[in-house]
Amino acid sequence: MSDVLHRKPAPSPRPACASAPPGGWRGDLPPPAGKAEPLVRDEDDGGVLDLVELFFFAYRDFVGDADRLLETYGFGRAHHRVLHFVDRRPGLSIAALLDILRITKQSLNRVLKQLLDAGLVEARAGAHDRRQRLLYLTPRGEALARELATLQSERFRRVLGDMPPPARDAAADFLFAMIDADERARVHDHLARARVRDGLTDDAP
Amino acid sequence: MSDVLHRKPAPSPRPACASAPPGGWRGDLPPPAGKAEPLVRDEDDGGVLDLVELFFFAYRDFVGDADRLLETYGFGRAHHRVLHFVDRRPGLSIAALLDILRITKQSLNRVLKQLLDAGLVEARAGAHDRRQRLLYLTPRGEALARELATLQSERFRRVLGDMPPPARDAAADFLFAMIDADERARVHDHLARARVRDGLTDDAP
DNA sequence: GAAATATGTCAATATAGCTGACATATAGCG
DNA sequence: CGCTATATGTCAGCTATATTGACATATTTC
Repeated sequence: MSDVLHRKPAPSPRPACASAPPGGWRGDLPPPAGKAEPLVRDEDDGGVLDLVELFFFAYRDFVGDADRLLETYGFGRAHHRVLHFVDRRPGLSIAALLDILRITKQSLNRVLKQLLDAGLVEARAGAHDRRQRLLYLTPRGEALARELATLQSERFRRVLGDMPPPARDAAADFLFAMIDADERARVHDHLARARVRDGLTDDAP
Repeated sequence: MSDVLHRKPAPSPRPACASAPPGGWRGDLPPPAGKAEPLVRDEDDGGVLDLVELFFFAYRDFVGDADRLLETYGFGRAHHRVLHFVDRRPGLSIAALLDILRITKQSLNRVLKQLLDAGLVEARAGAHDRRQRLLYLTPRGEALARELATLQSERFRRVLGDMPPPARDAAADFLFAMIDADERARVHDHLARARVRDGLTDDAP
């Protein structure tokens, strides 16, 4: 079994605990009700539930880095997402962004207006279709987007030990498989469009 | 490189797109400003940024399942988290739960009160320390918690092909490593306490 | 008995999302 | 050309989740 799940708390049986009284998270457990004994309650859900929780904690910390930085700018997660995706795909249309974020245009507009006002994002009318407002980051927007991206990229780099291709692939495959089956094609498409910008095409390596 | 990232859109180059006009997410790209040429803008951030986005999409869909079910009960994510952690560690104290969730007691109380009123959660005074209110799920609470857990467990099972130990371990190790270093001991401790309930101890396999 | 702890509660505020309704500009088509 | 569809913006109001700060109560601990 995995080290994560079975290694005893190691040298320091009691983790250094910042805000709580000695003892990590507080104890509990003594079964109270008139219940028989729910040991081994549900088949083998236990092991998989660990993964469920690890995913929860991992994501919380993953976005936490960026959250802290954004706070200093007076922005939130919603702003981050816009910055991120416009950075990844400059010239993104409003509709495309809404498709990615899966929020309503009203929700997007509040956030987007703040970013436009702050001079981090620019909107230009589309060349072919002048109804469209295509989004681009300003230099200042790019700076912030890159700072945020660096924070999150570094976490991945640390975890996958500077990313030997096999490790990177395994993580990518795992995360990709966690996406809804009927969403994967769209995500794939999105990544392809983003990759083009970085000069990493299938055809031209 | 990973299939996820490099395989061409396969048989159907254009994914079936539900709510958007033909073409998956809309196109964009033609660089507009007087910028020189930002091709290959930042070192090799591209590949890692894919992971960042995959994590975002994966988590979104991961919680989406539960969100939809909760809606039918008139509850939200906050309720889910309480149900989940109380299910995992019956007899959890308020302070312990706050430590896990990292929210304020005021936030918790709104949600918790609704769950108590709905008869999904019960609070009993602690045996040793009667100031504590130890939390337990009622049978109905357990039923909902298990229904939610099943949804999310099944996604993991699907992804890791019914979990051969090595695959499960790899995923667990990856997710665990994504957690803040100074949080890992606490998470480890939490998992240990949760596992005890399932009768899966280090000493007694 | 005093101080610390565990918890609850009132009030105000912020963020991020939602629905519904309506306005405007442009594209595309017959 | 005019009609219709599309892309977007906007007003108004509502919800869920979180925050801070202040204060109340019960119980434990020293």
